[in-house]
Order: sequence, then C-alpha cells, then structure tokens
Amino acid sequence: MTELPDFCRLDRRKRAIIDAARSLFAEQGYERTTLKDIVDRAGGSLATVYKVFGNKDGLLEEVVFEKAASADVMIQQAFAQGGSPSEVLHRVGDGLRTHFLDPEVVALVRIVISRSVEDVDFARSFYERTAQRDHASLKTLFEHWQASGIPMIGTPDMLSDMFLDMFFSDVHTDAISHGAGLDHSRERLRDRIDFFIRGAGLSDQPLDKGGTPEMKSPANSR
Amino acid sequence: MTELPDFCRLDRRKRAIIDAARSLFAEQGYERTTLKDIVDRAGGSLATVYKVFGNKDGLLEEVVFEKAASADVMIQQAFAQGGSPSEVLHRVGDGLRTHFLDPEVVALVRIVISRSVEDVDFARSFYERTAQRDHASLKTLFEHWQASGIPMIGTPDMLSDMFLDMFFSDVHTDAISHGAGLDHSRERLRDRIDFFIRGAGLSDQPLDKGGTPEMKSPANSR
DNA sequence: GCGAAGGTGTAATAGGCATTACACCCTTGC
DNA sequence: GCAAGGGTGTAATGCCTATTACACCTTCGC
Repeated sequence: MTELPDFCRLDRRKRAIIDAARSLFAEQGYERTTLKDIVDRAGGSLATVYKVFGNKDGLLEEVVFEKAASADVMIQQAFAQGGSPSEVLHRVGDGLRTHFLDPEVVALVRIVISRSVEDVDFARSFYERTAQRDHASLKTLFEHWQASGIPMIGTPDMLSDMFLDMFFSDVHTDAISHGAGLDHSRERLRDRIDFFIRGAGLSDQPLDKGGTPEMKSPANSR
Repeated sequence: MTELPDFCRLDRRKRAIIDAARSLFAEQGYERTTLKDIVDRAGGSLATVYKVFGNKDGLLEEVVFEKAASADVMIQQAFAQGGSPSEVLHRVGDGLRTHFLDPEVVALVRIVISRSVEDVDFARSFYERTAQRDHASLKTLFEHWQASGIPMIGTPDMLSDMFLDMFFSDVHTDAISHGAGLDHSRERLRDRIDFFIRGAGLSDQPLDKGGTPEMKSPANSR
C-alpha cells in the first residue's frame, strides 16, 4: 500500500503539467502548442502526460475546467454584505471586472470559442459552468429584491442578462482586439453600472425616506 | 489584349473558391478545413487557389474581409428615415439583430477570435473594420441628437458603447454555446432597447408636442 | 482549325506533431 | 542495500496537409 507517496509524486507532476499547459495555451493557443512545448516547460516526460491525461484533449479539459470558475460565490457575498441594489450591483460589477480582466481568462475563452466548432459539447459545458451559472446567481438577486417589494422594470431574467452583457461584450472585444479598443477603468465601469441602474428603474429607492428623490446631477455627461 | 475573357474566367473561379471556402470555414473552422475540401466543393484546381490567393492565409483574408461589412450604412439609413431617438434606435437594433443573427457571421467571428492569437494584426484589422466602425457611426447619431438639444445621460461615446454591447454579447454567447442559450426574439430585443433608452435618459421626448407623452405600457414586466 | 495563354489534375515533397514503444534510472518501503 | 514500480528520455511510427512541380487539356481571339 504505497499510495500516499505515489499519489504525491504524480500529483506534483500533474500540477506542473497543468500550469505549464495553461500558460502556454494562453500564450500561443491550443493548436499551436505542442506537447513537447509543455513537457519542456513543465519538466518531466511526455509519457507522463499520456499516463495522466490520456491525450492532448484530456489535458485541455483539465486546464479549462480548473480555471473556469463561476463568479457565483462572489455574487452571493456581494449580496450578503447588504446595501441598496445600487450598492450591491456596484460591488458585483467590481468583482466581475476583476475576474474578466485576467488575461488568462480571456485566452481560455478564445480557446473555448475556437474549439466550439469541433466540440460543441465541450463549449456548451463551459458555457453552463460559467455564464449560465453567473446568470442564475444574479437572477436570484433580482428575485430577492423583487420579492421584498423593490420596484424594478423588467424581469429578473432579463435584468440579469443585461447586466452580464456589459462584461461579456468586453471579454469579446478583448478576445478580438487584444485590448486595443478597450478602457477598463473603474470610472467607465461606474458609469456603465449607473446606466444599468437607471435602465432597470432601480435608481436609489431610499429605503430610509430621508433624502430627496435622487436629484439627477448633470455631472454624468462626462 | 485578351484581358476581358481571362479576367472573367479567373473571376468566376475566384468567386466559386471564396464561396466554397466561406461555407466550409463556417462549418468546420479554418484549421480543420483543408484546401482539398475547398477545391472539391468549388471545382477547379488546387493550383488555381495558389495562383489567385497565394496561400491558405490569403484565402482566409479574402473570405473574412468580404463578409466583414460594417453596419454603418444601415445605421445612417435608419437615422435618415427620421423619428425620435427611440424610433431610430429600435430600427438600428432590428438591423443589427438581423446582421448578427447570420450564422456565417458568428462562424467568422469564431475564426477571427481563434486566429487573433497568432495574428494580432489580422484580428485588429477586423475589429477596426467592423465593431469600431459601427461604434463611430452610432456615436455620430448621438452627437447629432445632443447637438439638436435632446437631453441624454452619458457621452455619445459611452452610449454607443453600451448600445453595441447588447449585440456583441449575444454574438459572443452564440459563438460559445451555438445558440443553445439564447432567445433572439423580436420581443426580447424590444425590451432590451427600451431598457437602453431608459438608461440613456432618452425616454420619448415628444418633439411634436401634440400627442400624449408616450404612455409607457406596463407590458414591460413580461 | 490554330496557337498560345491560362486552367486542371495529379503526384511528389516536406515538415510538423500526436501518439506509441521501449529501455533506463531513481525513488521508496523493507 | 535491494528489489520493484513508477517516472523519464528518446526514438520511431504514422498520419495529415500545406505547398510545389509538371504534364495535359480548354478556351478564345484570329
């Protein structure tokens, strides 16, 4: 029963291979990266790659699904911290921005998209574990607010869609233009989320009825 | 001087090859499509492909940039037809929806994204001729309205960005999920554009002060 | 009909890379 | 120390496909 040592050793190998593969895939794309490249960077041996992952596709799956975490936990937390819809949405937006700003995430999205032709199931599975899950989490938020009597225009489903669109479109643009066309500043994000909040009819409903009904400042036209 | 006949003949060949290549690239992706596939479908000969396009990459460029038309003309027309911002934007939205619903457009976007790693210039050039041009056209619209005294919240630049995001994000989702996750109905589009109009503070400013100020039907909360 | 310009078809070249096979070395538990 | 099992390194296999070369056939103006 020499399980533990073997496991550890193999495990270290596995880690090194996955890390090397992820960075190489991100740099060069999947097709252009040869297994030799990966072995050269990770150390170890080609034979090990086949022993652990079966083949190149198997390795890709491990790499992608390890990194393809949904942001749902972050969304729950942002909600749990409390505050008005506006405050929560700004927090969520910050979290999503950080997540999608990661160049490795963009690179993986590129790979998934290019493989989505040959392997629809793979891509769809990625979609379900990321975008669809984010959507569901966000939808829950709007449902909560709706249930607690906060007025909004549009269904939770539609609002969640629109909110995420702001981020997917940025990832999309980044994937094509390699960041040439995009300003990822915090100010831009703030403006966009404020825009969303107006569209959703969520402009601060003062739960405390102390303040004025939100005098729209003309400062928005930057 | 036998220019015309030669030209015509070559031209017919060229057309057939581009058409075959475009449909095959859309079906299978660029890497998976061999020049043999293309010649088999187009008829003619491999040698002709090399004579006309130089190599496989040259063929791809022709295919992509022929199809990658900007929607700017459509945007100008939608504006020229007149009407309130709301009316114009709904028209533009319809046009963009039609454009981006074309599966071949989505397929080409997939290809451009996957090649954007190895050939940044190619992808960027695509971006400039499509998204960036659409953005510029749309921005002009908002500038016109702004100049003519119609109040709006946000800069023309930002508004144009936000408007296009609704479509880019759909293309992005389609590219990954192959349409599994998306409803492209006209109703959804209408709701989204109404959302945008609220966010932009453009909710019908009656230029003609005859009618009622556009009674917003509560049908929005579908 | 004829000759030439230009397409066509096919076979050869060449290189790349996933995948497999195999002999060697090193760690590990006794 | 030592035997065994599991990693390692490398070479071989095999397939695929871009690209080239070349001999043949069509078309078109005359």
